Amino acid sequence: MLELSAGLESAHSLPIPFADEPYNHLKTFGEIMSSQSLRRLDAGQHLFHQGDSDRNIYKIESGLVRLYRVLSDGRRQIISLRFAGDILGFESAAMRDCSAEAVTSVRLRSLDQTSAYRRLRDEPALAPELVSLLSQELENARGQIAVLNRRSAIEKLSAFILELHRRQGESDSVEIPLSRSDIADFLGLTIETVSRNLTKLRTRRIIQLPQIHRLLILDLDGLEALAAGECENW
Amino acid sequence: MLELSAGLESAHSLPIPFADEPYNHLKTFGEIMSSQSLRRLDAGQHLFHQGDSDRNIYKIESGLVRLYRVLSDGRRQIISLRFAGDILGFESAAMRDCSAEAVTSVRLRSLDQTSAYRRLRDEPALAPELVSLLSQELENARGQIAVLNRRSAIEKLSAFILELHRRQGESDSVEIPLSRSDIADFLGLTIETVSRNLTKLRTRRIIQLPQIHRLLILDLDGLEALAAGECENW
DNA sequence: CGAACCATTGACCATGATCAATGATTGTGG
DNA sequence: CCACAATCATTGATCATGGTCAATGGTTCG
Repeated sequence: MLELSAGLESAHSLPIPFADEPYNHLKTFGEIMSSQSLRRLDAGQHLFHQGDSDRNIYKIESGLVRLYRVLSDGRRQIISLRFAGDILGFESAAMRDCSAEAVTSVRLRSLDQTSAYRRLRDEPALAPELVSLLSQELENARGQIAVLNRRSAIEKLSAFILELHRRQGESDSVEIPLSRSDIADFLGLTIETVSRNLTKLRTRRIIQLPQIHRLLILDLDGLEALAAGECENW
Repeated sequence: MLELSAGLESAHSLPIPFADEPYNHLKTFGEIMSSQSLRRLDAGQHLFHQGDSDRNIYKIESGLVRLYRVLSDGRRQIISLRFAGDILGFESAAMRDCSAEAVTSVRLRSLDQTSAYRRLRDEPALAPELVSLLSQELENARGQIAVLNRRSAIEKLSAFILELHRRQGESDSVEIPLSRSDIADFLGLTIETVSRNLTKLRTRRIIQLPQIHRLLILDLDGLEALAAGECENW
């Protein structure tokens, strides 16, 4: 089994049964993941690095994780942001194709793929959920491709804010747990362009920026129009 | 798919979760697909459309398929190109998140997902291959994200040519089964920029263009240097 | 042969990158 | 607790890349 931090949470986690035992009490992967012991990472710590042979599946209980690649010229491309509730790392490959790093402090659970496959063998009905998890990541990546290409900075940024808004329960007050540099590397822009366009949104009364990592949406419709590229005269 | 995949080729190998079990007698997913009946599509015909509830898995025996989305402003983004030998459409979702269209005439086989899952229930050992197939599409999409962002037109185009080169068995003569418009929509450029940069490659003696859909690589090293962004003075 | 479509080339322009300076925020040691 | 350094964010000036508009050339197919 894994060497996970033996916090008080692990006292509540289920013992790992023998492979031949039935798992009737655990019907979904989500439940199986939730029964694993909790681990804690500080901001900046890595779950795994690009090229690692790490074979774990992770479920984020709280916090934010970025998946990124470093290009040959040294620039960083953030491939995906993973929020609380997301599962990541299910892809089967000899090596990790990107690095995973905690953006904020993160609580997560992990399960090694071998155990996952063993459970799948015993409970084939889990397969559709497994496929669904990977499909969601694929859909996520494809959406990112569509956003990155041929969209203006203001469209990218508006769409990004709306995504944060959505993932934080539609509250008008949106927390931005990322630095400007993270946003830039995610959207394929520079920090200057991110900053300039945030200012633009601010002066047009679309948003307010009470704190650097906190944002207030003043005009949701306007923001959505911008994200959809419906505003020409900007 | 394009750029970083070179160092991650081995990442596509199948995991072997139960090393103690005899694996050899088990059918692979590829074999199951190959036993399905052959279908033929002309260029321009669709396998499925974005929004369809189609639930088939496809294996391309010959030809080229493009997966694309149409953005809200009407522009097309090609998400992925699928070549002979590739399997596609495994993602589980209520609706297709993109359209799949034959670029050339295509021979393919299909299998509905329900049958696939039934197959998987009988042979749970197929699961790793299934996961691997989806993982490859995910890796592909992530590579595309890395290429699209913050790379110059000449880098994108060089990487694209090298990818075609690689997928066609490293021959110096590369067939380009796509129109300039397809290349543009795939790389996130305009047809004019594609054309101009092809001309640039031609005048610098990196390639020749004997026919519109045929290309000859004269200087492979130079092309690779360009794809890696190692040339400043262009 | 002409029509339709695709590709190439040119002129011009807009968006966002780069370079540079200043402000704001955070962290550290005296 | 303050002072200083370091990091991060904002703003400005300039420039280059690639998009847009437009004209021409080439290919294919009836």
